[in-house]
Amino acid sequence: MMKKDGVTIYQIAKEANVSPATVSRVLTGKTNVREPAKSRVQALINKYNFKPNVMARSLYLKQSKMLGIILPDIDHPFYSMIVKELERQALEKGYTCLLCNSMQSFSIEQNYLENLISRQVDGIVFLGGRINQTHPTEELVNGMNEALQHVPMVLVNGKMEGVEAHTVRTDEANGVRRLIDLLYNHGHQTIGLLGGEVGVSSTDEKVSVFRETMEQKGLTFKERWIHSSGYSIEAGERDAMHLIHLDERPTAVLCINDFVAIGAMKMFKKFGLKVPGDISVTGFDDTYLAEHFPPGVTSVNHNYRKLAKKTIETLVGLIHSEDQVKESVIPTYVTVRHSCEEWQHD
Amino acid sequence: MMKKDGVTIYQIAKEANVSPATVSRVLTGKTNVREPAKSRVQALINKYNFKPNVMARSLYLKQSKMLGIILPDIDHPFYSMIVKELERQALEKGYTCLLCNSMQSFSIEQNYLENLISRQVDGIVFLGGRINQTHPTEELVNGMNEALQHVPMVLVNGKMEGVEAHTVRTDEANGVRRLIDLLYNHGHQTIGLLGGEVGVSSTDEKVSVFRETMEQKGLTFKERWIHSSGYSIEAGERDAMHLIHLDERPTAVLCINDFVAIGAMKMFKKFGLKVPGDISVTGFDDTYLAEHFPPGVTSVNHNYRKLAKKTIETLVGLIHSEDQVKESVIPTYVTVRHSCEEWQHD
DNA sequence: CTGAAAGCGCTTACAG
DNA sequence: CTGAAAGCGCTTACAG
Repeated sequence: MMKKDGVTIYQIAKEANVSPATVSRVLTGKTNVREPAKSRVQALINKYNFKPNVMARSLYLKQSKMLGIILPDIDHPFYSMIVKELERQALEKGYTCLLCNSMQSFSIEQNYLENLISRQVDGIVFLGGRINQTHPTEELVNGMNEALQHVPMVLVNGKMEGVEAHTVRTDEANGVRRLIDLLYNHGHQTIGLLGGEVGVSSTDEKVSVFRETMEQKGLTFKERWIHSSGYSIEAGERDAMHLIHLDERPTAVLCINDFVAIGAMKMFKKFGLKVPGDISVTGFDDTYLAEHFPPGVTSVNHNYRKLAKKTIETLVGLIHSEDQVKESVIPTYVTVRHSCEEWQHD
Repeated sequence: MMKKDGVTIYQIAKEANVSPATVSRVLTGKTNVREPAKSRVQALINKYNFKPNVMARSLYLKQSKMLGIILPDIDHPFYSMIVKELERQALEKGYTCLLCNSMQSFSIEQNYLENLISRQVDGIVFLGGRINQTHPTEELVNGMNEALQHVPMVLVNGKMEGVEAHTVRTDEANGVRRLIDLLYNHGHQTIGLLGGEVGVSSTDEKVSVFRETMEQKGLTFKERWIHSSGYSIEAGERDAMHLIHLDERPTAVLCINDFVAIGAMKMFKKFGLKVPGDISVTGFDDTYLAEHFPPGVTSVNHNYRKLAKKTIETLVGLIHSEDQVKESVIPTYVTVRHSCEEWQHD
């Protein structure tokens, strides 16, 4: 079913009165081929619209020029933005990407991991899923280590205890600190943290940095002001609702991502709380939603292009057996919008 | 660089004291292998965590079990939603997907098309880009026809004059009619159409259905109420701005997609026009944004899962050389939200 | 049931 | 510069 026609280098060779090797040479362009023959071959290639079978080539060359990308959900703007940049960078270096949505399932994730290896991808970019488990199961760790025996891999914004993989991550901790700074400078003394999932490292890290920083600044916060029921807009609504029902509320909330921020803002509005008048809100990831959702959400940008560039560079370096730094950190920055403002003390 | 270890069927065979053919047989499971040998081989496979080289297998079998997906921009929720469903359906049938973002460039699109063929994908799903050009260049048409000689292809929500490809499309025309019905029943007599791009079939079709339907219903509309400057949120802002500056405005606008609707609503709001109080707005595609962007946007849903299912079924059917209907139409439906309401005549 | 052989479509040392 | 040969890692008729 691959090629209905099934033209090969051999047909071309025969018709051009040369050897298959010669056809191959004009195809790769690495060795010179003398003129009468060269044009004859080229003409036949055009005539048949011949496309060399890259699998056969890959088999011999032991490189497929394919990269696998494993992620939880392409629907999430955070991932679609990264994927686009990864693909762009990969293409520039001659690689084609296999996209694998694990749909939040560890078993699909594992299947994809093995599938990619069987398909001989030259390297894998791994995002989300198991590499963000604060306490991954042994099975998950083993699956990863087995994969690493077969293929170079770069983990993006994640890591695993007991797995010696290269990682590229954005400085989310600093993002959190900057956000708190910003709110602090706006006069906020009480801040909450909404969204995410306990046991997921990207949440756990943000929470612990949040605690530290609040303490350092001598700001008060209550455990009840930290509430994490997920990453979706609906989660933001739920977590905001929780806050609304407390006797004492913070004057500002950090949200784990832009979706949660949006959900929270919707719920605040529903209960008559103005954002930013009554409560300031920040997001995270700086997706296009942060820009466009009224009143515009202050958010932390991951420097997507830099992140993708470093990721692909590291992976391709590993593919070429070059030494690469074990962990690269990409700076983040805060994009300020209208969802937070000065807090007027009573 | 493919496998650092490079364990093959031959090593396993030697160590298990059987022929490579026998190893292959336990791998594929199609032929029975007698017991002492079978377990020995299986044990070795586990020991080495051996993964058969699918490229080699594909080379012999002449099927790669890979599908290519070509689309303009995965960042757009419309595409990411479709891709997710396509991938799900493909996976169910044992296919892995190669994702190709053309980034709105015809030349990248063409490169990908050829790349996918070289990589021996068993089939291609084509979305957006050239198949939505109302008047594609000859070059674009030829590129498509040449590709079709090599590989089965299904076009989603598009087609090309002079290209005999199978298509699956959603009933966008009916979506437009339903939207107009809805507004009409709400008492709107004057309706505009915002967003899109002249020369792109998905726009051109909507515009012409819009004209027809308005005429049929005896509704007035002015050419100046149709304004198309793109598909982005910014385009929605621009097109709304255009409307705002006219002396006479319609009481409702259809927007080409949810992004445009969002941009338009932002701009209306900025100029003190309430949605839906002063002007009703509808979107298209029913992405999650339509649900969550206040006040909630009435939009047309493409039945994404059905669309993806039919697409993959058709493509896989073609791969198996089965006859398939040339054009499948998936019904659309309107999801009603708060962005349109009764029009109060003065 | 199982092994030896051929073949999938390429590319590259190896000799000329 | 160019051809014959070997090999990439599999799978499946073909004989036993």
